[in-house]
Amino acid sequence: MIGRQGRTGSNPTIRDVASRAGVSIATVSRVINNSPHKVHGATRRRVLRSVVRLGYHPNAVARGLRRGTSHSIALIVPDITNPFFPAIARGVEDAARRHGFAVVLGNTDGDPQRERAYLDILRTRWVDGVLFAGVGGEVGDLHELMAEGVPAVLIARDVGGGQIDTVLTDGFAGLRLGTTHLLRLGHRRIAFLGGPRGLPVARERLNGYRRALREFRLQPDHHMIVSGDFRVDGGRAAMARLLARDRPFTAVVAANDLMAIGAMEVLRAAGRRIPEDVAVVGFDDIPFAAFVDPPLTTVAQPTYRLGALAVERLLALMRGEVGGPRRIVLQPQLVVRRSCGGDRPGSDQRDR
Amino acid sequence: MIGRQGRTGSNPTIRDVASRAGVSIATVSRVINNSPHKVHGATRRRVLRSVVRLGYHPNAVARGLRRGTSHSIALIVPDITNPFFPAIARGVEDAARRHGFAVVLGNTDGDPQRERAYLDILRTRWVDGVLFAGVGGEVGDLHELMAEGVPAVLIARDVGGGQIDTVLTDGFAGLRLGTTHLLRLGHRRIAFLGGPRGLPVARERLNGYRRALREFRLQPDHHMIVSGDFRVDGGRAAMARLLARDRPFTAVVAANDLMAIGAMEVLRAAGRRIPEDVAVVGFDDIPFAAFVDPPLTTVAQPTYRLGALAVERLLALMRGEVGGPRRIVLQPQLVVRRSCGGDRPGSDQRDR
DNA sequence: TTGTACGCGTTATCAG
DNA sequence: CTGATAACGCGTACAA
Repeated sequence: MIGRQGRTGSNPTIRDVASRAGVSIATVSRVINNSPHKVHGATRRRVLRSVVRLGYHPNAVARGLRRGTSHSIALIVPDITNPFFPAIARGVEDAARRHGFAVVLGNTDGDPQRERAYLDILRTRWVDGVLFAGVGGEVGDLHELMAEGVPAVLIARDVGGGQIDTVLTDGFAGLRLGTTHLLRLGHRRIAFLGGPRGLPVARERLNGYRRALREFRLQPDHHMIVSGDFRVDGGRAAMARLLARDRPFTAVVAANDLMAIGAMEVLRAAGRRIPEDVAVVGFDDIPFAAFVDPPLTTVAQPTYRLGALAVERLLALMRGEVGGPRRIVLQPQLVVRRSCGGDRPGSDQRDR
Repeated sequence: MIGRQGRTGSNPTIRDVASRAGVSIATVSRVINNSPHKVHGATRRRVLRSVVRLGYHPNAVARGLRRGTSHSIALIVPDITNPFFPAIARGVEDAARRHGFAVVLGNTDGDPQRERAYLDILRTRWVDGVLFAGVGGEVGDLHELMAEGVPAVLIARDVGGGQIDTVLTDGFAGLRLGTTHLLRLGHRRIAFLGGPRGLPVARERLNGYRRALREFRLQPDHHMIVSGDFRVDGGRAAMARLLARDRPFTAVVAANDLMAIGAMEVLRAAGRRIPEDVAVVGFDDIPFAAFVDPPLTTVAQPTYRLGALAVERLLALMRGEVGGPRRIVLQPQLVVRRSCGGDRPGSDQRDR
């Protein structure tokens, strides 16, 4: 506890302020909270003076005990090291601070046990609400939390059911956008690197890809669709399998950036130049995608806003505003990184 | 406050547990804290039973008020979005959780005002200690904190004076290592992209570069030394200036990865191939460096350990162990990314 | 071995 | 308008 063990002595308390100002602690409390209760102007000034004199800061812990609110929220992510999450964390922290809330960070590695451990900590009243970013399929505990009336919001993760407030990016629109981009450039044989089969978000993205093709009167060819695990390794493996199938393609759209990066690696190793021979488009907004060479065209998620909006929604929930939208869907945006010559059409419409 | 506004009613308190077990709250307290105070086995079991029955979790806020410790620490970073910090944050969080501490995250953007605002929040007893990662030159507030007896540790930032506990990587050794690597490969004309002039860490790294040269009986040529700002843009600008000077060089060592990335961009734009024409070595361990193409050879900081060690030191400080080392210096390591042909000698010792 | 009662620093309620 | 005072939930001397 800051200042507690300082040899300067404990922080001044409301009592110190009161006695120094020659008033009761009740009056001091009213002043520092500018309560609606009327306080004489002169008295108020006297109080404020001794507040600054003593460098008084109300003790948040005591206040929390009394008011039943700690003015802090938790942000639970699988792994802050995963480049997708820092931007979310930043959005969350900025918004929270604007409202005077502190943010407690937790990493779960997607481990349900770790997740549960966190929930227990939170239950002991550390925080007023919880934000779960990219939490795994395990929603049992979440529902438990909801049942207890804990305000919670999911970020960038769809668990369906509509029971829990969620803020996410439209994955369907995103992949439709990316695929359409390639189609407009003239590509006709476009492969798809998808996420894990069962996952709702993966399914949704696949559907976006399919829709784009159909809008161009093309039949999705299931031989050109492989699934991975949303990670670089998965991208490598998926691309390797795709190449093994020996189906010609002039472009690839990946369900996320990390897979796109892995795929590009394998493509280059196989002697195919990017983007001259194969154009690649990813999904997600992870900052380092900008540094990848050749530049990766990406459908960017408004990651920062995702975090900020989640906080707004969470605060609304905490205020008891149950009326709001339970589901906020943001639109992604196509980002063609440094158009240094690349990404141009498969020169001509080769096949077809 | 979790559970407070739940319609399920408030969380059970120590009183509920006590009455259900037919004992006093003191006994319950002793059991759940397994205090040295003797408690009859049977009584203990009865208490524990009602604890699980009621799903009791001690209220951390009340406990904090009583004990004078919140069991949480703050991690203040300039910007969690900067890829250098997530790994630190992860190390911090893991270590903290192992000890039952929560981590409160804060971004300052290096703005002294924001920094000060945080300190005020912390002063209100949110946290038991503070970790400052990469904080700017402004140390005034820090000393103020120290004076108040707040446990604080600096991560990856040297403010000198030895007044504040610090955990950092040996930048001198790092750049000496990277430069020596190039020298061993046969390079003799090695340029240096440094950090901001005044900064202690920048100076230190420059000295490492110089030392390596001298150890090879080479005079550092100040025409080959340019300074930037530790960011990608700075790397671009610095490299542009270097090229303008028209001094031949076969290798570049950058004071950090971001600058190295910017430099490589400009080099390629200037038609120089990497690493065939110019070898590049960076300093820092930011994950995406691994994805840069061509692969960037790097002197890696043990970022995760930096965070973990800082927590250990902080906890020691909180326990009042003033005796420990005030300055922990970790050694960096040379990481030659995927040796895909590159990074080889300037073929022969061209000049000299 | 167990229980009673006080205080941690605030806020809120009720008298004055 | 101001001031006592009772909680908030817990840990711990002190008493039994």
